[in-house]
Amino acid sequence: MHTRRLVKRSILGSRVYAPSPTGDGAPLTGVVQAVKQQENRDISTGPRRNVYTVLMQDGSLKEFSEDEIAVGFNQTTAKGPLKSSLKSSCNGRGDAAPLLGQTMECQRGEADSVCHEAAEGERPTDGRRTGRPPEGPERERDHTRSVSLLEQKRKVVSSSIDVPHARKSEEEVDLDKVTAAMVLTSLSTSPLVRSPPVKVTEGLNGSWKESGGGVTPSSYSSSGYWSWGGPSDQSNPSTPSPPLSADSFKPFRMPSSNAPLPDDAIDEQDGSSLLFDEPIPRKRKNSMKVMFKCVWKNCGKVLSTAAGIQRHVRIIHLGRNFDSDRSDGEEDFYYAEIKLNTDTMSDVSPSVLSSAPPTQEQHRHPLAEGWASGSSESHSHAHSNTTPLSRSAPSALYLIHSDHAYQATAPISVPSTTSTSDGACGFTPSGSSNFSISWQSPPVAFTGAAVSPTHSQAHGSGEPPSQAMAALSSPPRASGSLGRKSRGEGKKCRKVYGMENRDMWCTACRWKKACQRFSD
DNA sequence: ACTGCCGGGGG
DNA sequence: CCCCCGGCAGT
Repeated sequence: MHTRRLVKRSILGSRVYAPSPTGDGAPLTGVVQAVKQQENRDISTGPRRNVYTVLMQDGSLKEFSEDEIAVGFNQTTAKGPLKSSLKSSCNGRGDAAPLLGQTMECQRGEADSVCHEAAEGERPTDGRRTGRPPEGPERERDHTRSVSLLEQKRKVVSSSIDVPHARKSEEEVDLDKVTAAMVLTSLSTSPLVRSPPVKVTEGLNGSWKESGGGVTPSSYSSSGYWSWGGPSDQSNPSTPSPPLSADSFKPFRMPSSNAPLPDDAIDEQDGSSLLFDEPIPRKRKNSMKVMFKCVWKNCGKVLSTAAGIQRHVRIIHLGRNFDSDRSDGEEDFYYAEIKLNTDTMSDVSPSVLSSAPPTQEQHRHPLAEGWASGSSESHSHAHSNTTPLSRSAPSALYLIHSDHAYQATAPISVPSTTSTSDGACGFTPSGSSNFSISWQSPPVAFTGAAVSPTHSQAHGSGEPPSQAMAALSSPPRASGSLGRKSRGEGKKCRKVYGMENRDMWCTACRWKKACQRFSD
């Protein structure tokens, strides 16, 4: 739902060029602080005129009409984010048009005049605006409020907007594309338009957010957005089995979405952030590397393109004809999109979301090496730290982002070694969410897809990932445990020495207290 | 059923 | 404090 993001981001905060007051021809740059709209109640008489309050370089505030200023663009950064965002929205299917159309629809009200430049002309009429009842009147007053107020207001409005599904004409779409691109570009360079301050100590975490995640303020938990979390997903009677077509399950993925676009598939993470004021500081798109990982059991293939992974799945796992271009969408079930934060990759403990055993390829993959270069911090972390706390800790560095809501995953750290005297490969899984990854020399904290192909194997099911994943993607378990520590996974004195050598136990163990010797 | 360990009790 | 154990909860 990029639409929502766009709604949130407006011209406010954008850098603009304004004519020099001294008339020497050198344009000044400034940042848009507010937009006023000249009253023009009769829609049919023409477009509205906007007046922008611009904070100039020298700190002064000036007002300019839309004719006087030009939106500034940052050529170097513009393409990256835009491109990636478009890519993820259309999921490689090249069906971006409708989305862009909507995009325009939504942002037009916020920043329409700025778009004129790109659109080369005035909009025919604003008749289409009628789809957004509450906004019009509201916007007509008090435009001089602070930016943050405007932002907040906008958020309220945007979350209730009923985004129309109607498609536009080809022409319009083209215009919209251009305009949307420009707006996105300008937005990407505007520092002031960050999400308003939120008190939450967000963690980012991938899982919940990221996938859905992330841990977002709980006040929204009743919105139904989280309803996907349960494996049951009662809201959707027709829970699809993997072979279902991709399109048919999308609505299921976003139960609360009022505009289930066919293409919103991938970025539900963003969707959540837009819908719910997700506090996580948004990372620049260009700092995120998107990879696609095959989640078929015993296959951890990672490819850099959706098309590639789709082909991989289709050919290798689904046994489809090699040259059959047709995709029935089934592949979608067997791969997940992974976002690697290349910014922090090097200095934070590495995380891996999907726990499939690595393939040769993964070993060789530069990114995989990045994960492997764990810090000592991740090392200590690796010691079966699976307390609820650690689950929600912001340790996820790389967000997995599945195409399917039910694949959304909670981060889980997986121990790769233990402190026992066992050999380097000595860790043996003692819990269902743990498994040995001894194949990799440096310890790695796994976060995300809790279900490994090996794991699903244990269930004796030939069916790859989906259902197991669904089971693990439930919201954080209720803290009804009254602070009870989650059960340690490591070896304890009892296990190590046995009942017969009880005198060798640490005192805590003898007293039935939390083990100190093998504490996790 | 097994196991980790919290809470609580006895000395 | 040391020591023990009932009982809960995760596996």
